[in-house]
Amino acid sequence: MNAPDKKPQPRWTRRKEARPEEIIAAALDLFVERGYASTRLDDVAARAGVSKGTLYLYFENKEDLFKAVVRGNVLPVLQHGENLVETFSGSSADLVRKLVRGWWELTGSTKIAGIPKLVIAEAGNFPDLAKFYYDEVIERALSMFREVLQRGAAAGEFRKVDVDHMVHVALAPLVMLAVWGHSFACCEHEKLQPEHYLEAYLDMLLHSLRMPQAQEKKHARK
Amino acid sequence: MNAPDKKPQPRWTRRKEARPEEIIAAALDLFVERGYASTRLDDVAARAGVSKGTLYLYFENKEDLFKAVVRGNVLPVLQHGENLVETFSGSSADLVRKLVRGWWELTGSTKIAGIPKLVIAEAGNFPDLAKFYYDEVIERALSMFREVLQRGAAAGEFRKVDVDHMVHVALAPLVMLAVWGHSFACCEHEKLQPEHYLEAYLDMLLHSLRMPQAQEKKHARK
Amino acid sequence: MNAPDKKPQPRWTRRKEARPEEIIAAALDLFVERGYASTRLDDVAARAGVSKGTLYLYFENKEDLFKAVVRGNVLPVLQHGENLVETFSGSSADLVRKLVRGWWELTGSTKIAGIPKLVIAEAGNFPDLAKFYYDEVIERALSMFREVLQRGAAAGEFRKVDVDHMVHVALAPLVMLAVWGHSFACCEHEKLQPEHYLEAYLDMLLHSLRMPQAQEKKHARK
Amino acid sequence: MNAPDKKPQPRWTRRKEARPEEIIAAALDLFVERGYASTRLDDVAARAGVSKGTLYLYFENKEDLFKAVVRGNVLPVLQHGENLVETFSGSSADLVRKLVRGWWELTGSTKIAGIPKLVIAEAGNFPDLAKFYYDEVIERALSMFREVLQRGAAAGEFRKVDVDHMVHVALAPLVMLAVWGHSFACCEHEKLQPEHYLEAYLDMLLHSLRMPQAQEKKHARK
DNA sequence: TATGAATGAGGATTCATTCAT
DNA sequence: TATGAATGAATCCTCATTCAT
Repeated sequence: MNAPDKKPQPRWTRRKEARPEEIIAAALDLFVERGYASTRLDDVAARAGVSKGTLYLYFENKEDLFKAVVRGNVLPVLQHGENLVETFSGSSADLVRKLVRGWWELTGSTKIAGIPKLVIAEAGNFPDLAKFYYDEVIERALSMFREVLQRGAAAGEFRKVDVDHMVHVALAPLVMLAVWGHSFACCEHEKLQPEHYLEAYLDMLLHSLRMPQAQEKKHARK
Repeated sequence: MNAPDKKPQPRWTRRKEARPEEIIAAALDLFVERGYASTRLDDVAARAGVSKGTLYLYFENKEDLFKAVVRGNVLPVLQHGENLVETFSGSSADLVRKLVRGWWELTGSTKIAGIPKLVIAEAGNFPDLAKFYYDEVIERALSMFREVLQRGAAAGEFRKVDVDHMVHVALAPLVMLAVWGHSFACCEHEKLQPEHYLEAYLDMLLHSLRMPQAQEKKHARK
Repeated sequence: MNAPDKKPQPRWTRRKEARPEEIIAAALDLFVERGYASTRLDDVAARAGVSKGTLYLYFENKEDLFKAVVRGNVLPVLQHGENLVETFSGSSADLVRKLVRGWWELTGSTKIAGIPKLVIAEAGNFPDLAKFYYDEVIERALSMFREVLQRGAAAGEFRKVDVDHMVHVALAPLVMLAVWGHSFACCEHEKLQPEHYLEAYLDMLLHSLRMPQAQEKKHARK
Repeated sequence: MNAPDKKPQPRWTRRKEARPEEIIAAALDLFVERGYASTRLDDVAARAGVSKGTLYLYFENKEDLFKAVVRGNVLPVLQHGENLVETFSGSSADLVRKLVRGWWELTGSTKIAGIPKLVIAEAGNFPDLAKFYYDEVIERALSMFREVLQRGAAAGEFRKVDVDHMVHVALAPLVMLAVWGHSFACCEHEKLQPEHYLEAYLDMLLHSLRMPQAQEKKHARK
């Protein structure tokens, strides 16, 4: 239908394949800012620079867009961590430190950190989204951490613990840090400093895991 | 169709004093189940066994009811913990254990545990509610834990840590447990067992805090 | 349940026959202040110092109360004027002056002056009230003025005019003065001064009615 | 029941520019008929042939629509009169006659005549609308008449009067005529005949204003 | 593909009215 | 007679969704 010979040489073609990403980016902003229910598609369209009708060319409905926002911003995060775990050759404590600080830089300090709050808030209304997030994010993050714990234990660096439950406990402060930034951060009299929080977290976690008598053995650095 | 000889039975019976509590209880159920935006006042009224108009005899509007639900279910919880901290005479590790298990019994395992998720989810929409929750709940809980850490450190039982940040870290797994039960719990293949989770948590926390060389002194007096 | 023998001799019995008047007085205030639709019976009851239910002991419903307010405050006004017309023995111009000034003192400057606006505003919604007001107030007022005009013409003091239409015209400025005070009065930069307005009105009216060549003949004063 | 083969016929046809006017026209009808509070937006929409939601594309809310009705129907009226005053070259009495009859034809006899009643009725509830009407309509109308009286006095045709108050008095019968048609007109046994009313009005007004000894000078130049 | 005017179901809120006490 | 808690119909307004262009 579009005349194939129209526009002889557009200097740049309107990147129509970029549209969904632009919409998702706009929607991420607004969902994170206002929550699912309070975000109007009018505003999403306006921020994406398209008309409201255009949203429906790419997404079935609001719910579908919401899910795309979550799915689209969540998966890239994990790969990085999983690669690190697989290839890291230093001590397990260093691996933990590197994972945590990497997460903070890549995700925790960005607006993507708003997604856990979103998913938590809407888990009841969108069970399949929660399921997706659980399977694709939480499970994988837990597995990754589980592996790290086992790696440390196998090397005699970490003590033996109830790994299955400990990974939940160990991840909780990270999730809470992300959630905090989008809930109570603005209520604080003295702002929580994420870097110090993470130091305290690593301090607690590694103290807790280290073999009672052991000093952290410096492995051969990578 | 309506049985004509049915007992006319009064359209309402007067129970003025009980009403607000009944309404708040019904609203707690529904807000926890569905979230703020998805809860219809019609349903709250129906579950409370009153008419829609009756809600407005006791609450200004939906927001006011929401706040009453939070306020009414949250404050009683803390007093118990604060009393315990003040009067406990055993070791600080035991105090931590007692606090954590007490919290679980009184709150974590009840539907009141749904409130943190609610408040987190709606913090952006109701900043003053978030402020209230921060000031009246979070601050007090942090202070309580701060005191416990200092008590343990003063007694030589706990090592010195960055208390201000550590309390945040230390509370996070408890909050997450409550949140978990109202978000991802239903997605799990194998259910998280709260009791084991709490054991792992206490294990981690106390391992982390205990002086490296110290044995836990039983019944150290303050 | 209330002890029936309580209050052996009330020093004064609660004047229950005064109730309807108190309610009507309260309702007049509020209807005049806010209009019919915006007046809540809650407020009427509160101002009358009774409960909402009590209103329904004396009045069928809101409409009935409204009508009682109008009827109860409107009839006493006319009798005074009609008596004056019947018994006045001075010049017709003086009679006009006396009627107009009397009206202003007894009605125009009181809150009863709010009633014409009320009736006008609600005439469409309460046709039978409008009918009542037309029959009992407007018709009688027109007749009264008609009689004055005829009296003046019969005495050679006023010129002959289309009396039936002229009375409408002649009364309009008085009605408007009453209406003005409850509509645009509060918008004015410089307040309309009713006394001057009435002087101008009488000036116009009497100039217009006086026989072209005639000086106002001073009749025998009463 | 719905003919299955009926032409699907578009749910709406696009007429963006016409819509606001159509809605305002429908709203004028209903507001004049029933008053502000008794007019349901459902009905306005139905009469305008649009859906309820469409109203909100063009007007913020009911109040905004109400104001648009008043503003949109009232301003054009005045311009005509002001032009006439500025350009008329006949006697001032003729100018008055022309103004009054022009007003009747253009406004008084149309449904726009319902607006004064509306504004009067709702002045208390919408003070800023009353202010607008006072500033944009009443003030201008008073100024216009003031100028006419001064024009006549300057030409020796009208006697000197308290102009500021007289203009209020002089306009009152016209306003009342408009109000009458939307309040008591339907209660009358014998209908008031506007043309005769206006004759009586002009008769009274001009008799009152004319210099006692003066004949009306035909075509006196200003 | 893209638009944006139009839709209408859905829900919060109000308040006249009722009636057991 | 008097109360006031309870009712529920009525209505404004929102916003996700549709579809002719």
